[in-house]
Amino acid sequence: MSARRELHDVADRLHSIAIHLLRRLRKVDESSGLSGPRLSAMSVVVFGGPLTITALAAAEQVKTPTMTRLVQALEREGYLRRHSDPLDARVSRVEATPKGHKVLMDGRARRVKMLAGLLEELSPSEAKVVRESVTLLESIVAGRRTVAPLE
Amino acid sequence: MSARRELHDVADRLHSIAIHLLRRLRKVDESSGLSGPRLSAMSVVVFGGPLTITALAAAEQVKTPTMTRLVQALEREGYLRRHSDPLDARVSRVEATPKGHKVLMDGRARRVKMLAGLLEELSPSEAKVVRESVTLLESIVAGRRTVAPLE
DNA sequence: AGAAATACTTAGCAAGGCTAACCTTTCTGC
DNA sequence: GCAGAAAGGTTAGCCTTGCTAAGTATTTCT
Repeated sequence: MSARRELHDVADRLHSIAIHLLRRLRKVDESSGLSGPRLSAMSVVVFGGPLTITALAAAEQVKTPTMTRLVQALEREGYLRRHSDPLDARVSRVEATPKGHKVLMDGRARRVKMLAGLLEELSPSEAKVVRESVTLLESIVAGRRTVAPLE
Repeated sequence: MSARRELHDVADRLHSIAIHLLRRLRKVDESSGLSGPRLSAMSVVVFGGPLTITALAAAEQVKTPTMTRLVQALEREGYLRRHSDPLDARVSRVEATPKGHKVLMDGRARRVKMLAGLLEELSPSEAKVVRESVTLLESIVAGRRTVAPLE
């Protein structure tokens, strides 16, 4: 098999893995009581500190009206709260409440637990291979390298 | 770091990778002209042969009314067609048209190309590590290997 | 001071998820 | 062989989450 063809094959299978993985994760997320978009937004707020609606929308790759509504819902349910910026009355900063912090951590723990359960099926040497490749994948997927060809 | 802790760490990062990967894939899918749910349903129809609405709904893990609507839209746009079963007048079998087949294959090629583009950044030895781990991940994530890849 | 830019909200639309309720058709048990 | 249950689909109607367009309030720039 040519190197070119081999790459294509790996990409194909990686694609399949990602899809199956995400399906499983979605199922786990359901038990948190928060929808995907809400959980995801909460995650940014919890780990990204207090931030504005606009910044949050950008981080989540949605438009501001969408984020306004998400934040309103999450605020209504007590997962986060807002306080206006004393220096700029236009912006409102969003921050997680203890309840919001907890729901996110619990959900995250569930997801990680599920994945860890799957990884437990590997032998120590296999686990080592996966660990190494995770580092590599991390760098190319999350990294700021040039985005896809896609013409 | 304990083996237990290490496992947790890898799971956590794998989770993050899956999310980032999904986001990128969604972007690529947009250019096919079909939304995620429609593309996904098309994939099942193309690879799973003619099948009923109920079976399709089950494969896609949605309820039948949802699938009815998706199929109606896809039929309206010429990506698939239905013909009633001569043996059971209740069911209607769904099948991809050539146009539907093509749009799916093109979309699939785009996704794989995007992933392959990312993987190209790896050195040959790194690629080898990833390739090996893909095989491992595949076996633990996909579980039953009966269903077609790429749903 | 007045114009432009920024931060956010409101209003209204579409897609895609759901449940409940409804046909039709098929199967089952008597 | 027929009444009623079960199964396959559809329709109706609700909710969430995306979007754009348009509006308000505040800040910044000239």
